[in-house]
Amino acid sequence: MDAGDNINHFPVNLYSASHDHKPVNEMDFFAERKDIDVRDQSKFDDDDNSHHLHHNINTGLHLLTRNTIDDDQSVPDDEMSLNSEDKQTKNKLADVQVKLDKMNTENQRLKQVLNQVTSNYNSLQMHMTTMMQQKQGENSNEDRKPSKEGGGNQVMVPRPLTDPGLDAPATVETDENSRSSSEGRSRDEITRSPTTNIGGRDHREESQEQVLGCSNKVPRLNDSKNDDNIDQATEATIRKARVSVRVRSEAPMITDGCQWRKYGQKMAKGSPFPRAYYRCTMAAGCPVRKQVQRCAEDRTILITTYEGNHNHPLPPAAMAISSTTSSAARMLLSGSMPSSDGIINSSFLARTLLPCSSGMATISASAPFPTVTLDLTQQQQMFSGQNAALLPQIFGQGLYNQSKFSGLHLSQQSSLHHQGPSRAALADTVTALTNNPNFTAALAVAISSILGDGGSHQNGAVKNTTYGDNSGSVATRNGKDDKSCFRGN
DNA sequence: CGGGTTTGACCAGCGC
DNA sequence: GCGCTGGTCAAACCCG
Repeated sequence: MDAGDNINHFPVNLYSASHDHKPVNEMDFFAERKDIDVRDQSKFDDDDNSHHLHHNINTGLHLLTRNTIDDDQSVPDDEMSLNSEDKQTKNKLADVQVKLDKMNTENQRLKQVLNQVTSNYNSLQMHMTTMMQQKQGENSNEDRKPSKEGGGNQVMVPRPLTDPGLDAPATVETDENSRSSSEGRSRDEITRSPTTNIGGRDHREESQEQVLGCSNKVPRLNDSKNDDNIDQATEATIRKARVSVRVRSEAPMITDGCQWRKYGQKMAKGSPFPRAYYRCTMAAGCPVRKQVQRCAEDRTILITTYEGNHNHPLPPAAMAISSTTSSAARMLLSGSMPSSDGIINSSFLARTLLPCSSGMATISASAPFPTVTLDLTQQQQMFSGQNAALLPQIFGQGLYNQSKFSGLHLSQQSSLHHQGPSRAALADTVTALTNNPNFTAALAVAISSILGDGGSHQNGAVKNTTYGDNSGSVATRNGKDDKSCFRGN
């Protein structure tokens, strides 16, 4: 399933701007505006959104006016009442006219919002395309350079988190002698017999990785099978791309709907807190892994990094996560490349696509793997400052709702907080945005992460992990390898 | 007893 | 070549 498919079925919840914070879903919200037919989502799926909206508004007003007149016909027709009713009818018509004017005005504003978003998105795409072309140009130049070892012409991509498939051609070589890389492959290939399935890795996984083109080497661009190789490289990059989510949580791990098994823990450089390694156990051989680590600067921030694509059906809550890596990778591939400092702050992207998310996403191409980082700590603060009790509702209520509506959760609180567009404009903007699978994927992670925040009270599949941040639990370095120096209390 | 966790050890990549 | 670091393995251990 394509990432966009998952995300596009992400349920929608909008919140009323009323002060009672009564939650209303998008359907209800638009139902209030009876003139707008929101049940036909296709009307919001294309670039003619504003046109359809305009049409619906006018149609609704027409019906409203007609109904008003129909109602009037049931009134007794004596002279006095007629005059009175005429006045009432005139008043109603005047009201309708006012409403019409308001709606037309709002419609115009919606159009402007839509146009702005579309324009920004297009410009962003052009920008990314241009940069990607530059990047490809640089890569093709580098690819022609002989390898540092003097071996074959290998094009290296960042070392994958998981090993390449056993049978997959890990290296595309032009020289028979250039085998240093292949020979240097991990002992996993030697020790990982078909019967060795501890940790959920078996030949099925290897086969899957092979099918997915998960070699850690990217074929040369000037290869005769260039297109296929590019596709493989793309797939490999997609598979290796990571999505990192920063959330403020005291819970040892966020609950994301998947089942995880811890397979390792070690100290990471520069952080007093250990990094825990998990792999998905919802299906045998599922290649998805995640790393959980506390932020060195702020121990209340939990950093969860996902990598890989699930090979099995997922519960709704996990759907967003599952599709995020590939979507994130596609987002990266569609425009990311190392900048001068190696980091592209995609606040521009975020601002372009959703004003409320400004500064939330960061795309890093300098990391070993392309990584999309979503910093939700500020969003959490924002919500907690306004109405913390709403948070789980905002992000959680619709997650299991198999509404046919696609889109993303968006809190009216946030729009108010940011003095953003009205809820109508937001709703339209959201609808437009949700048609962008890349963005929705990134946001889906954010949403799912927040949903899972406070996992201590949710049904996390992984039991509480003892973290080094517990007082007195920090073990000392011992042995020749100091990587796993944390013991349970 | 089965499944998950812990943790010392091993390996690969990378920089110097 | 060596040391550092990240990622993973797998035996021992824990727990329901």
